[in-house]
Amino acid sequence: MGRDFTDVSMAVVRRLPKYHRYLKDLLDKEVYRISSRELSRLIGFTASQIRQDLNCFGGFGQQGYGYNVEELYNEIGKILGLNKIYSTVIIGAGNLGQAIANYPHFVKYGFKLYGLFDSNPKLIGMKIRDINIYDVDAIESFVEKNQIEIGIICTPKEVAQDIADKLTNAGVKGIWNFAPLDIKVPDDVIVENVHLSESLFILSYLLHEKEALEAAKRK
Amino acid sequence: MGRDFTDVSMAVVRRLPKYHRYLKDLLDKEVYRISSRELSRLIGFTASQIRQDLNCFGGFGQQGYGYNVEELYNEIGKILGLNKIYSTVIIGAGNLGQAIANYPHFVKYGFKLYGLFDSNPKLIGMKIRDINIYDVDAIESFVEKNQIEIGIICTPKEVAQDIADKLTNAGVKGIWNFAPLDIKVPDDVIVENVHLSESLFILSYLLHEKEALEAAKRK
DNA sequence: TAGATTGTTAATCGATTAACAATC
DNA sequence: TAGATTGTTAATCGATTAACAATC
Repeated sequence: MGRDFTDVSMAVVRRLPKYHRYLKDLLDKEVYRISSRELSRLIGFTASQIRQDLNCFGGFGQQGYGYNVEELYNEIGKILGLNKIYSTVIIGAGNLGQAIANYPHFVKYGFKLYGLFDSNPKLIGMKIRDINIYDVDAIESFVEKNQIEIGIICTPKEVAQDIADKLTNAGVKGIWNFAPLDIKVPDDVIVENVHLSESLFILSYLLHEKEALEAAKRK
Repeated sequence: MGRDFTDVSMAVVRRLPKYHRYLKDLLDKEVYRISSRELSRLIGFTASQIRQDLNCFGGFGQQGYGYNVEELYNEIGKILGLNKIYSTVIIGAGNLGQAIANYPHFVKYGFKLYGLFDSNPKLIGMKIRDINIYDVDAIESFVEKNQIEIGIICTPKEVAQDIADKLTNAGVKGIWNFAPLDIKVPDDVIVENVHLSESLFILSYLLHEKEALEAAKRK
């Protein structure tokens, strides 16, 4: 059980969550059947790409009919590993750490938060959604004892690599990193980055470019 | 002035912030000169790709020498529009909105925050870094009066499209969207999304896939 | 000058799109 | 059965990598 999709390209994988989201929206609207053509109109990928993408994981559709929305939603959820529960900790209990702890999607899709960690004495001992904020020095023993699988780094840049080292030493399998740097980890640990500033800079680039274009046109 | 880079592919553009970040690190370490080969080793792109990317915007290097780190850093900053000041507002003054308001990179690279907006009476009237939290009903007039260019959406999914409509009606040129949906805006407005759950789901996928692979190997 | 390294063209690789036979 | 739409192969497009002449 659990097929091996190692041959699927990351380009395809990065589109999966979007399919999952749109299928959920359709279900909420009580749409139970959809063709690649209709889905294409909603989601903005070509119908051809949608069929190619889905076929990487199996034949979920039916000729002449299309796709069963509920089935496809559930299958993609399984492929994404959302049927499992992952044990997590958040390091850095400031605004960002708290935002994630309270993020509805985070709670809803099987990510169980066991604790938050911070170095600020004012935060240590507090609770977020009934979950304790512990002293950051306790990370390693806590992760080992509770068999934490995912560490979420919401600390400043300066301490992020040190935290990553502690997390991987203690046995986490994956890191969700919000600090603006590329952390180094052993080969068997998976890192997924959210680089907020990169996203912001791209917005800045596009705005700046558009202005330049309009200025050029005005002449 | 301000050259036209419309022919540059988004694949290249999305790498620019990473160059910018690594060049900053080099400058901080007082490295003033670097070849594409050395940069390749640090950043993980091929040397060939680095030279191709940079040449989309001009010949910043010098044969036999490499690139001047400071010059290249400044040039990429300009290309990204970081030499300008953008006027911004944040809608949704919860943890996420506050996290962004306090994000060092945000403040440092020319994004000036004029106000936060929320519907929660407990938050309205408070201040974050000396910046007021206003009633969300005041958005449109505030954006018009202060000529706000960027709106940052940190609200729940349910109200995000409505907020986006108000922002674009009032004249913002770009939206940085953190709500987990694809908002619809007029053609001339630029949207950059940060879909946290998509990032998290990809981490989940990769962990799940790795487990399946290891389980298969054990047999 | 000799060595190093860019800028740039050409070759390769991978991802997207088009087309259509299979089939519900 | 006829119509619709998938699954899948083949064609196209774009992005990455390799190679090397230009030149500092």
